[in-house]
Amino acid sequence: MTKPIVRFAPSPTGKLHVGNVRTALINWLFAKGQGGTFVLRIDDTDTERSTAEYEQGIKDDLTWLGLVWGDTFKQSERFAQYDAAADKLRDMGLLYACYETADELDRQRKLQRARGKPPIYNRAGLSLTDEEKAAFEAEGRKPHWRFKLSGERVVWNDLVRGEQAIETSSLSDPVLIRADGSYLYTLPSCVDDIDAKITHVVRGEDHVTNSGAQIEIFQALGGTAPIMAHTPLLVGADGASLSKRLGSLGMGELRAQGIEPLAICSLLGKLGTSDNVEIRDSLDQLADEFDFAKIGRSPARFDDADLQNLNAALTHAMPFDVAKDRLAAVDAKAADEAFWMLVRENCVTVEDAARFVPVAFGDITPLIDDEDKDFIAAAANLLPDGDMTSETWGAWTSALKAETGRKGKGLFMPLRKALTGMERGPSVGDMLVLMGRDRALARLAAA
RNA sequence: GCUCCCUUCGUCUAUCGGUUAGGACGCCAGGUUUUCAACCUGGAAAGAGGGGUUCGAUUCCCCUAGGGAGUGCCA
Repeated sequence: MTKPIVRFAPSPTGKLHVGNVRTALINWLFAKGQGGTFVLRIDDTDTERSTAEYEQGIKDDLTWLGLVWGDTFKQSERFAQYDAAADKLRDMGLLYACYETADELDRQRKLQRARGKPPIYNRAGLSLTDEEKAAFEAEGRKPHWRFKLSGERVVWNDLVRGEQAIETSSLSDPVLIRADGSYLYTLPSCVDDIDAKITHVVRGEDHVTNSGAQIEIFQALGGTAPIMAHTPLLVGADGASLSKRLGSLGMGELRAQGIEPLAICSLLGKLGTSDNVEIRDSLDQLADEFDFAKIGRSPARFDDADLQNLNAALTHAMPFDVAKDRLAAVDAKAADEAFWMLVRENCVTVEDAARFVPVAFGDITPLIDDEDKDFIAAAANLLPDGDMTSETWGAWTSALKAETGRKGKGLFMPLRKALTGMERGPSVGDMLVLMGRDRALARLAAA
């Protein structure tokens, strides 16, 4: 197999969300696994809605995720090529002018639908005489341009859907150029794919009918259509479309929550596949394991809770040198190896460690129930003198047990609550060493 | 409305006519840590419904139901 060249083609009209990222990731993993190239194409033909900020945001998100691209370009810099392709299609009689307004087309569709017929364009533009066209122009109408579909059955072997067939007779001829002269994405995408020698188009299954039309455009332009792969879309945890939750699932939000890129990639790279969804060591490992054959054909549910669990698993095993800078950013005192190794297994994110900083190095409000007051007072009296060491806890609690007769949870939970102000957290004995005798005594004295 | 795709534990899935229907995540329980978490072990948990075909259907066919997508001068 020759080295694949794939592309991820976002529009800079919004932020990257999990659905986008999954498509980007799958492209990236496939290219990486095959030693190919991942191209980032910015689909900014819509100059009205595209912004430099969104473009930069997309690049920042991809970089953060580790999805580095081998090449990148913008469609807005290639209008000359699109014009040439359009001319070629016009010369071939495959691109024809239409003069209906958007309202008129809308009415036609509603009428067809009302009669139980599929809303397909009637190709009126195809039979317009020069006089009729001139009359429209005289009215001040500008034409939009449609590609003439063959009416044949387009077939391809989809890498995830298998043999795929689209009856182009059941499709409207796609509009390639708007009345204002601007391009829709359909033609530029084909032109770019040909020029960039894209070997595989990998995208969501919402594009399958587009692919049917685009394959004919590829052929009309004298190229061969790339190999196609259409992945099922992601749906929300409730089984409904993911779109309504997109706002809260942007990469920016996830990043702000402290979610690790590898947690996101592990989930999105495995969800909907026959591999187990669990944390992988690296993107390279995900790439090694990637195979289109493992991707199922039904929509997979994206659940934020799964992401949290994966992130927790990653955090629990994270070495100090990996977490160090992030800890320092949260709190200078948190960037302490002994502290991190102690608290990490109680953290879902690195930033969670901040919760335990006051316990070890600052002030907390002890939790002491009324019925435990005498017990805590006794504990204060028995707290060994001198430095708190790894031996202290065992000696202290043994003495307390002998003195009070308490054991198990009844012995330890009141101490945990008094010393840390929490019912859950790292090993209290180890935390005792970090907090030191003075803090411990002060907290116990609150009884 | 019309077209296409899909339907196995709660979730992601394995099974390519004959299996005690397997695994993972989650959940529950036990163990361990003289405490929580983590960790280890164990457990509960599934073929949407109805017709066929067949000696035999989760597996093949049809219908119904449910879900997803498309049906744009969006991408």
